[in-house]
Amino acid sequence: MAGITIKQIAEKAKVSVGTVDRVLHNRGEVAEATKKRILAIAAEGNYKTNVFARSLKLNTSFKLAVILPNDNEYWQMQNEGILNAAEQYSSLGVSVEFFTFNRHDRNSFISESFKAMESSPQGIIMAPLLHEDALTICTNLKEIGIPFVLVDSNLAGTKPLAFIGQDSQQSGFLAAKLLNFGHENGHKCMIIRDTHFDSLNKTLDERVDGLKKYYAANKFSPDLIEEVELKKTEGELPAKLNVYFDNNEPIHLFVPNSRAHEIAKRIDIIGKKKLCRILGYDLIKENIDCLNDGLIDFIIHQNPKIQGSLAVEALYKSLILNTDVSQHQFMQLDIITKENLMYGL
Amino acid sequence: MAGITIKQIAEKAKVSVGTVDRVLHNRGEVAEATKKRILAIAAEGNYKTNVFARSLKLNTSFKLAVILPNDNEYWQMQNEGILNAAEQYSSLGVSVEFFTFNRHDRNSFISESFKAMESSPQGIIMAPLLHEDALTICTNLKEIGIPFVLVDSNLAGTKPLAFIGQDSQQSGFLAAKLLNFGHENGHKCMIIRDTHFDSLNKTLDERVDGLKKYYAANKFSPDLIEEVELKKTEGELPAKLNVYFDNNEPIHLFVPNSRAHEIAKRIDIIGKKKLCRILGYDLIKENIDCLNDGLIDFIIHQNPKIQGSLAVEALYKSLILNTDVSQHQFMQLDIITKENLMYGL
DNA sequence: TTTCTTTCCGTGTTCGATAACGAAACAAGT
DNA sequence: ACTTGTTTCGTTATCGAACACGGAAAGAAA
Repeated sequence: MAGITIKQIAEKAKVSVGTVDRVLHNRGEVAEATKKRILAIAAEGNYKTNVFARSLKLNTSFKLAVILPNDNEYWQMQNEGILNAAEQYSSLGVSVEFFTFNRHDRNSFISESFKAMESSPQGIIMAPLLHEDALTICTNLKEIGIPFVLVDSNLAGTKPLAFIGQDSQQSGFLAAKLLNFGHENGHKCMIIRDTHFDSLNKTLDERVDGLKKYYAANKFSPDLIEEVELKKTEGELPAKLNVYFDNNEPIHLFVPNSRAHEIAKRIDIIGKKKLCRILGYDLIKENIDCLNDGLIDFIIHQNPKIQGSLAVEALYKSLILNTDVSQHQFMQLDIITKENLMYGL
Repeated sequence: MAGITIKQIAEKAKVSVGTVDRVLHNRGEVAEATKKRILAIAAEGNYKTNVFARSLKLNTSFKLAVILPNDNEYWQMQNEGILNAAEQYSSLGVSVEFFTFNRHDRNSFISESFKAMESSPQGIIMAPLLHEDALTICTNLKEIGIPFVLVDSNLAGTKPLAFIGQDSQQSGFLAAKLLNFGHENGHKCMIIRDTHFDSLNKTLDERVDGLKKYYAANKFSPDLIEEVELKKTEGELPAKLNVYFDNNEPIHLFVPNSRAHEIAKRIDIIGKKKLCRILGYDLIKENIDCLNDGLIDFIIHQNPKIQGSLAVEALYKSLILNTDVSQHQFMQLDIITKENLMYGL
């Protein structure tokens, strides 16, 4: 049942374990005839290398470098998810080092990436938010042979060990469905953006695209969709929005980043929540509070713990267990409401 | 960084590894003074037992017995999820054996359980659908010291290593929310049951309870809720339902088991889908098709792969890594619509 | 003092894989 | 015959933990 060991192979083939080992590792210095004999016996006995013995001997310690931003709770959760997963594997020799970059500063990303590479880790987990720079880093990684996993958004043209993230466009499509549930001919929808803060974030564009695609697919009038800029001024709402509220016209709000709570709270203050459905992203604390208070209707979420697990697991599988990993791992589009909130983490 | 080893502890404490080992395993025969000294050094050096060495020496092979039904696609997915997870750990010596029982036959459950126990596995995964019988089995398992994980539904009074499943009542609560989304004063809702087939299934009752609780919590009239029995006759709809349809009255349908597709298809045939929202459970193939065709609006789901992983992982952690596992692991209440269907598995 | 228990602790082997090191056998060149 | 090189293979120590076994030391009983 369990598979033959090297020593048993050696006995059967009447050679020493050294010879068997040389054959199994293609280290040469073995006569062709005995090599064949050994391989045959190994195959017949269903030889599998004993991970425990191997790892013990090699005294493996796997250092993973994590290159992520950490400038809001969303990314903090991602970081924690990875740390969490890594700790699970700590007894198997896995450790992580975080290289946190500022996503509004290319130099920061580049320098952190190089720091990560110089620490010569066995694997890298990276969020390629700055596409062009990430691209050069990734080709670099390919050359020096460090496997890397991309999280959150993918990078066409690179061949990561795995990509783990959401289908952003589909998430926007889903958002449109939820906002328009029960409205056969579509409903007025306002997209709230923050182009300054999110200037480089391709993911948000994809989400918005998805929403628009839903309207198109259902033959809703494109005029139903408007985009407005979130005012930075504390508590103030976009002017266009106030026009609707002043006329008591119902309207739905789509906030493609994690800051739906800001809008929701402002609307609550002026008592206009009844007029709108609000959908946002990411189950951060402020959004959770708003869900609980009924100020936000839906949050689309991806479980950062699972994402972290998958990322670490992908590297673990590849590095320690030496097995294949699937290259595209799309995270579930979690729909979170007040009612399933408590089990969403 | 990596923890101290036994040998290093021995050197520091000026004793032999044997003594250190006796201390760490509480095997006695060590003077109190040296014991304290050793423990102090171990703690200071952050000693962690090397899983590789430990497992190598103990030459552990972990056989897990799985006691589940397999009479529909839902359970099939559960079985697959567990098999899948077990295969992940196969290189660590984990193997599984399935003991499939017929959930309408107590003797089948009992005999399979005994077969499982007689195979003397290191751990057991069980769905305690037949509560009373499962209870006696579990107390039995406690006595002979085989750790067990319960999936799907819990069993009060037993102390499983872990329970992994959904909060059924909360899922009904969530269902009510989704069905009534946009209806401020609540909406007519029909609960479709199949008391013959589901006679023993406590989970379904809890789901229905949850739905009713939502109506109560929102001060909706309890008269809005009705229960009907699903006609076994092919294609026929419950009479009460037809009354509503004949009058073109809108009504929502709550199907607490995995057979929402049956109802949905019958309603589609008579062309009355526009009159109702339909919510069901479990992402089995027929339900997936109905979601895709717009015949079902929502499916509440739990990821069977994740559930399988968690179950196997709980045993793995406890048996191999020797770490603690959390006793209640509630699965997420996944809301599945046509739009996030593709990433729900 | 001798003998016998306890109490305490060290030694040595084992698990399976890995790889450095060196031994044996043989051919070829001087 | 003697050196040198090449190919092929065996020996052995090592990783860290687990545990059986035996032995030393200290005290108790004779």
